[in-house]
Amino acid sequence: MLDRNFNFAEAEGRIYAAWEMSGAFRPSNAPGAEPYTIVIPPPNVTGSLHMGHALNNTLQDALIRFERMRGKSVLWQPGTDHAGIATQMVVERQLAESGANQDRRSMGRDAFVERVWEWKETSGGRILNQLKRLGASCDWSRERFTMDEGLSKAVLKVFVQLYREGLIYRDKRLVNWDPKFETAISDLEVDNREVDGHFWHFKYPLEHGKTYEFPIEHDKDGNPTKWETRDYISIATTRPETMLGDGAVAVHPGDKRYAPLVGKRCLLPLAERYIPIIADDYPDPDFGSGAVKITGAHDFNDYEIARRHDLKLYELMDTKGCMLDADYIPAKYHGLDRYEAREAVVADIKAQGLLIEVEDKKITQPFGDRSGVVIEPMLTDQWYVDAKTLARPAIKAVEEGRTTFVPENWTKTYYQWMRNIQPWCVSRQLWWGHRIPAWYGPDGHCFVAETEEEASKEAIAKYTAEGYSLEEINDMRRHEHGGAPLLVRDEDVLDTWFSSALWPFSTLGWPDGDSPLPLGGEGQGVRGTDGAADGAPETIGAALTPDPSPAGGRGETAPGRHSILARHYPTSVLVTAFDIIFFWVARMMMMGLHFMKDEHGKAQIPFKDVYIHALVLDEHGQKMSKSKGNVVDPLVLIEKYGADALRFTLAAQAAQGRNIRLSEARVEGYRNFGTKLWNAARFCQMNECRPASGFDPASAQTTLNRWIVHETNECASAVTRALEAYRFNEAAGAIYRFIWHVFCDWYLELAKPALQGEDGAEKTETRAAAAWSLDQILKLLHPFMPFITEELWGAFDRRDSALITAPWPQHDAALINEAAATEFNWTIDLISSIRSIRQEMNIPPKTIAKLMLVAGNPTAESALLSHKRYIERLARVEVVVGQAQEKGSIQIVHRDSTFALPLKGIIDVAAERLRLDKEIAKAAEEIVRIDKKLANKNFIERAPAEVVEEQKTRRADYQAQREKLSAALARLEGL
RNA sequence: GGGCGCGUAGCUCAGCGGAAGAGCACUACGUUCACACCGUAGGGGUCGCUGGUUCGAACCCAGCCGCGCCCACCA
Repeated sequence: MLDRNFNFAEAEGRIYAAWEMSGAFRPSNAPGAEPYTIVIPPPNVTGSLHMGHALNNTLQDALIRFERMRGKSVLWQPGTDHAGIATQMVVERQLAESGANQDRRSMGRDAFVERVWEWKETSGGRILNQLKRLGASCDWSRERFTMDEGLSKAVLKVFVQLYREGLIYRDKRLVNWDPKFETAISDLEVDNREVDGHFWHFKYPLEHGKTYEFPIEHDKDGNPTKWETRDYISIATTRPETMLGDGAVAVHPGDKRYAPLVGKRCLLPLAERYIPIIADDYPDPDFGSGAVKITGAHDFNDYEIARRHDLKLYELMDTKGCMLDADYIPAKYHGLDRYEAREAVVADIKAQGLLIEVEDKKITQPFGDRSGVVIEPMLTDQWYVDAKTLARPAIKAVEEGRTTFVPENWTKTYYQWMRNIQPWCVSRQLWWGHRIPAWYGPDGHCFVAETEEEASKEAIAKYTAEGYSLEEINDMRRHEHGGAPLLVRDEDVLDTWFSSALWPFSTLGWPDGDSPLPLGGEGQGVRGTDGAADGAPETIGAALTPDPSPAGGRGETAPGRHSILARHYPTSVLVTAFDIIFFWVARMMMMGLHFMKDEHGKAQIPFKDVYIHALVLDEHGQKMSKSKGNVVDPLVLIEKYGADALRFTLAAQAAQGRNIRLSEARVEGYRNFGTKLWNAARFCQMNECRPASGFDPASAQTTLNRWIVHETNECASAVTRALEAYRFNEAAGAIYRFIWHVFCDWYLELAKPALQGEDGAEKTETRAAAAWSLDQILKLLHPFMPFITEELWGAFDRRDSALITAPWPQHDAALINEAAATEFNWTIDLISSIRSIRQEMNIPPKTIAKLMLVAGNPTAESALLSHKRYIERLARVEVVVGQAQEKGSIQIVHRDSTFALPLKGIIDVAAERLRLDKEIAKAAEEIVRIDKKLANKNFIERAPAEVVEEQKTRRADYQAQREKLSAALARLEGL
């Protein structure tokens, strides 16, 4: 016998372990089973579960469980991301806190990286255990890490190939530099925020004391009316310290005010350099003074202008954002931090009388998304991916509908970004990550190869070809590098997202192939040991050569047909939040299409669908953040209400295109829902409703059972359709309503007479039908509430399989039974009407009233009689046939019949009269409304016939109702 | 400056061309043998505003008014 409540705290761990042990999380590879694949968005190894993860993984798990039950061979590929900056930060902070007086630099690169690995092994990946708490049914036997051996190999291969194809290159240009982490970052990692700032207006004196007339007043047509004589040009800046690196002052070529100055020079104060005044389209004559100082080495716009005009670039800062000891910078600023330099510059300009004014101004400033410090554009050598070229097929694949975004409007966002994509800076000046496979020779020549040996070979070949002898090459090693190797490896590592971009195929075994599939379908989770019988490495898709190797070459069939990679790539759907479309989705599209080919050599998309879900906000619609203190910890909710309740809450609110506001009250409500189901099951158990093998739902005998079979089948259909369309909220809503308001509120109540009555065919069938329906319920709810459903599934009977792998209830046409549905709805509505009127008329619940048919037809009478038990029990009445109408009756008009509850002395006749009047008025009102419609010629002519017909029927119904109500009123008056 | 989305019952939100819905909250009643984490019944909305399209608009279109978010180089 079940307890009164589900003890989720006890059950969740036990059930999860049983699932995992059973091998249910691994692909079944059953014969003929279609593969279904999701790769998890890999959480950072440093991560811990937040609400966004909880939602993301709840939805993935719902899909995975749904498809697994539908018999597909399901793979949910898990793993974690090494998260370059984040992880390096964590370990550096640990070092600082350890008090060992050690930092990354004093340790040295190898020791530090070793230390990070240690951290990863002991403390990393905690989030994966938290995902298990949520019930995520990933195939943990396949867990991967972006820096494990296989994935690192994929990274090397991709980098080298792209380099050889000219799609990765090294370039010196302006990048976003993070002075805190002392690394370059990509455009996407820059957060542009509006902050309070200042706008400083400076005078740059003209060379040789030259003067010009500058208009200071204008008439209404914009013609100057007053001039002043100036010996300077006015510029404005939000970053005064950068003036030390100015290479020019630019004005618009059409700006008449400055025309006499173009080609002349002005003095750059403090630096005491003369710089040209040039004409360029960039300055907006209407903004500020119309003249712009050009700091080519520290501003993206200025850089473009400097290049156009071949201006000298003055680099001002070191990697920490401190002023360099350069000879073009006055010595007094050397070594100052950029903000100290700013103050000094402003003070000095002011001292020279060159400060015109300081304006308060909102300015947009770039911040590093992880460091939070202001980003400095810096001129450095970095590695870039030619994203523009790679984006082309990625755009096309979406245009052709090979990959679909759900909801569809995200395609627009995707296009917008992809069509304006910039070169992707992939090098990072960090230590934790995939080190770039590039080596430099003594002459600075760059050799890119997967291994140092290969690079070395290339180097020797190159230098040999240039006429160096082997001895001389060895000399290069000995002398020019003091005995160091000939080649020096690039110090940089790759952007974390570089390896993430390969995730959908690198995790599945690319480039080496993967453990082959187990043969046959017996025994879930039995991993095959063989398959690539010849032991040749399997090369799926494109290798270095873009062409597919022609069949009949080395292998007879396309290589690797039976590998996980061949079966599970392209993946079925990617489930993620929109904030990661650019970082990740777009890049997976680019890399997947470039590297993965099918057996015909056609580029393969990484996933068929991209489901973009909402953000989880707090109950007031605020983004959750530590600083706001409004973070809701999913684990706390799981502890308190169980994983099922949290999952259901998230799924039920996951409507497309809207954010989720999470409130604890709602989680509590769905916990209650679980308890409701639990008690319904408990009731079934008490009444010995066990799954009966002999029960065929299609041939149930009693109307009640035929009705619940029909309704269950309809619910299965609704849940299935909703899940297929990623309408999680609809699926959750459908099963919720069915369980609570159909199965519990009506079916179980209606089944009580049979279940609690005498033994016999009806009781036997009802037990079986209830058990059958409950089984369907458990299955349909399983994707959302896996724990409680599995527990109940196991509580009933010996089962062939655990619920997690039980077959999904397919909609079955043989179970449709409209007649039973119609008949029962009649009864349910009658019961509802009686209840409603009883309450309205204040009939005490204990009163058992008589119920008789006053006016009706034989059908109504027979229905009344055949459903007598149900009506009597639920409406608390006694059905009486053939008794004369009594005085002081309440009358109920239901469909085409009128019933009466003779309650002389209990009811207030005046109140009853009032009630009937009100109902008559309501019917009359509806009739008027419909008449208006029907009187409209245009409606009759233009509306579809069935709509017109429907309105006529409605009118007739109201008409009949009104007549019956009037008759009832007359009877009331007459008696 | 572009782009996306949202304004429907007190709250959180479904619905998106043919009778205004759910959950929570609220009110009344209820010790009926599954469940008070419950049951029964009920109150509550000119679907942001203004126009337009349509026989018909919460739903489609346009314009406003509020509120979010994303992207963008005005020094």
